[in-house]
Amino acid sequence: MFKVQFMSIHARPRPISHSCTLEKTKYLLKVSADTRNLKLGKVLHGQLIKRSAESIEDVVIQSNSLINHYAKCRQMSLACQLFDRMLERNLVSWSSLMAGYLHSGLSSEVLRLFKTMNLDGTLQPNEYIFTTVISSCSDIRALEEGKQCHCYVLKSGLLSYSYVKNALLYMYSSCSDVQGAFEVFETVSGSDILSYNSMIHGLLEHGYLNKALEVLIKMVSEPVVWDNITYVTVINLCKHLKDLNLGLQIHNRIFRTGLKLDVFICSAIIDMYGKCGKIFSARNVFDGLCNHNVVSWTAIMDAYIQNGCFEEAFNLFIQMERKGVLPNECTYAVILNSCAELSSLRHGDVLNARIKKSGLSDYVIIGNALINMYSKSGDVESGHQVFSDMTYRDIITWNSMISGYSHHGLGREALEVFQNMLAAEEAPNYVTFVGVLSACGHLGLVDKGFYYLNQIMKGTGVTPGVEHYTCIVGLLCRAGLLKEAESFMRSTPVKWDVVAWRTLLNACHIQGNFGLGKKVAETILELDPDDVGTYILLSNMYAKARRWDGVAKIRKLMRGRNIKKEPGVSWIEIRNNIHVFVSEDKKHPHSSQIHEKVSELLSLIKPLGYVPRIDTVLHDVEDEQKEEYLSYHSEKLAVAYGLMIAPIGGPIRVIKNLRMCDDCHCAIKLISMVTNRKIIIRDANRFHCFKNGSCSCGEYW
DNA sequence: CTAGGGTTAG
Repeated sequence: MFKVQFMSIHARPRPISHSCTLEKTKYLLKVSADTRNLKLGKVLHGQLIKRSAESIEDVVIQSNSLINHYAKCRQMSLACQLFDRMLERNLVSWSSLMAGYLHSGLSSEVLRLFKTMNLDGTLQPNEYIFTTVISSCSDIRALEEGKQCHCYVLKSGLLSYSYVKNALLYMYSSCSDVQGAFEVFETVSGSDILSYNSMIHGLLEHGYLNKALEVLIKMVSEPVVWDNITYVTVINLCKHLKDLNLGLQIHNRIFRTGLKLDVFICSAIIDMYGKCGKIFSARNVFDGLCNHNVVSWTAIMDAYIQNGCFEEAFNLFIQMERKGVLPNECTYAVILNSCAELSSLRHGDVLNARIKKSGLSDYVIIGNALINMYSKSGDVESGHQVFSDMTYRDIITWNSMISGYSHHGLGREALEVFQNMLAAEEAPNYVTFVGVLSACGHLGLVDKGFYYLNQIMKGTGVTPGVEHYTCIVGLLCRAGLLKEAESFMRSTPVKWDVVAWRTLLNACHIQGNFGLGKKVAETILELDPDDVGTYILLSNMYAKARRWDGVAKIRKLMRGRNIKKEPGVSWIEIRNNIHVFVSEDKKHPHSSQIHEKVSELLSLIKPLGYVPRIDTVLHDVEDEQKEEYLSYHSEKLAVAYGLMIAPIGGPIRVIKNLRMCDDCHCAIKLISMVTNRKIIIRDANRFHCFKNGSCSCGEYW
């Protein structure tokens, strides 16, 4: 009440009555510091100058109060001036100034001050000084200096202060020294809730999920009271573990303890439910929160996107803007992801323009999201443009560019980016090598692939996993070395999955190795007796070998297990609309014209050598009808529609949910030639860029 | 008169 009265009466600088004692001034300076009220502090400062202090000690305390005030108000030059003019300083003078620098983002200045103070030698650092200095080390990731502080702390016996212990723990964890953090955590007695929060958060951040879970279990057995931050951290752990059960238990615990949900906790819960596939639970939490901020909006959008509801995410984006909440860099990254999933180049371009206008382009996550969006929308060149323009890059940037090029079959470009990455001294990781090895596959560079696997990967300390070995299988297959691929699989001690075996099976199909294919298919069906892809490939293989009895057998098997081929769906974005085509469906308003267009295109390419692959049609119908079924494949419909109404001359971009079939691949190659158009198709596996009668995949996919 | 931990992206 006193504060309010004072501020309303003395809003502008003027002498304060003598009844305002020194004690009161000191108290008010603390208030002005804590409320960041620069003006009030300046008034008090003026007051103090006019008054002579009783003792040297009083002068020091007054100056400290002022330094603290200016430091809290981020007026570091004023704070520093006062500090420099002091004839005598105590530990509070130093620590107030240091804390100011730390919070103003000038941590290196804190370390410099600490050195100066130690050189002087008259003052021994106390727990306050260490807490601030160690926090500064965390801030600028100065592990070496942090370790030195640790030694110093051990000598001075100040580790018993929880502030110091937790600062050290946090320092090790932010400097990625999880071992060091764990040592502090376990060897120093007395863990409070902050120790647990920092420890779990640190382990989580560096991917030690099981270790984090262990600490959580230990924390549950201790009589510590959880706070809001504990809940945020633990919910995050559930998200990373994808452990919905644990998440539900934590959510329950919040209800039981009657904790007030803040926007931090809600955002974390929304995110956790979203990543665990519980979109309705996520929505409930979102709706129950009254003070939404940009983070909670972004979390709910992402939850929808994670669950394939892209349109709802776009709607939420519009709603958020209507409420006057400005999107930030994460919001754009999330929405760009949605564009990437849909291959919505047009929406992505519009967003990019808005990002440029709002000045968010320099965020690494924005650049990364744009590279991803452009690559997945079939415009890897624009992705590379973004990449080139980026001032700061991280591991995700490099990986996105490498795998972007790789998916487009541009192996040479992918490897070039990888070389530049090494030259830029960015350490490659697990994901990097998946892109690199698949690039070798596209180029058919068998020796180079093995060189990367055996030499470069070992050199960088990345342990190869099944994804890398699968790339090697693909590489051998592509080079026609099926036997070698098979023996590689049988001799490499790794848990091969269906994806790996299907790579080999697909090669058997493409290269007509019926015997091996049958064997491989058996292996896959032992792993997963319902693998649709295998049945389809197997049936296609029988058809290719003209073994109609085999085709019939497979169909019977599929019927018996009630396995249905997922319908092929393709879509194309024209202007602002997305047009969806499902194989054999005639629901599109222009259905008959589109079918006419397909027939027209097919009759144009037949003289050029197109022969309908009726042998691959699974239906029990006459040949003529089989040909008709082929012409109703969703990608043919989408391409035809694109040629009918998309802007003349530009590329046609189509997205398909499954892999392209042989027949469509063959037909669209020739269509690209007769229409003189670039046709880019993103299928479940990769991109096919058709131009002048050939495809970027080099006839192998 | 001085000190610590959290949410949305890949």
